[in-house]
Amino acid sequence: MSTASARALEHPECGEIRLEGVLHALSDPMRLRIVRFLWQLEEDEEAPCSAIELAVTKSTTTHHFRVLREAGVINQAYRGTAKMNALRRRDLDTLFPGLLGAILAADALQCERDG
Amino acid sequence: MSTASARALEHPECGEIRLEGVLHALSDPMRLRIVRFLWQLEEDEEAPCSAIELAVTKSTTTHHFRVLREAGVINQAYRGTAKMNALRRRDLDTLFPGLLGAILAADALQCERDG
DNA sequence: CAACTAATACGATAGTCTACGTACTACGAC
DNA sequence: GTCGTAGTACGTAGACTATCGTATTAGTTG
Repeated sequence: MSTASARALEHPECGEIRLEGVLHALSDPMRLRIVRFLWQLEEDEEAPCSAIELAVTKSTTTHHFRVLREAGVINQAYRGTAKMNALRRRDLDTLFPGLLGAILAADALQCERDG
Repeated sequence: MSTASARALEHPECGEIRLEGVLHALSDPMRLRIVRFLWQLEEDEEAPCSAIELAVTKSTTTHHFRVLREAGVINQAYRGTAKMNALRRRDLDTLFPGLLGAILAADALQCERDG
């Protein structure tokens, strides 16, 4: 069997993405931070899990990335030894126009206030 | 002691409302439904808990309304034997401009798709 | 006061969530 | 093949969640 297919990752199709799931995925500070990081990258730009500093262990990090992927918020793919992550901007903006932007704008405002 | 003050309800001040908390409150289908209902009322219009049909017991309903109130999403006040609920539109729109609208627009789209 | 209604409080339960540590796998470089 | 790096799997502990049923409180109406 091919090594690539053995490491395939399950992603929800657009039709399977639920608003409640997206909101739940984004309702955790750590995951919101991950999304904030990915958001400020260029469209379609990817980052490995290790690019974001989170004050938790690797297994916890894996967990949060998985929650985001299963909610349909991010896309994950193996690239050699790394696992690259990217926001599913186009999918989300098609399903829920303006939603991600509004949430991240709100997040930016809150971060400012928190100083 | 006065009967009115004995039935006072705790609400977070604007400065205490957290984006994560709001998103979490809205990440439950039942609570999203409550907010959808309140959203289509006039500005500042109130509705009793019983105005919204939820397929759960009263105590569960109480729980969900409380989660919304504690997250800062709704305002609750006693009016005689009823407890009236209203969206905190102005507060939320000041804190997070456009957020509530974007989420409810997304919800409306999803409801349409679900048929 | 008694009866009725709207909603809360309490206590229980089953399930989920976050976090951890340890052991493991996949890949690339040597 | 061996080593290092990146990330997964698994099991677990502790906190929180959703739900229920029952008992209770506050207010209205008779």
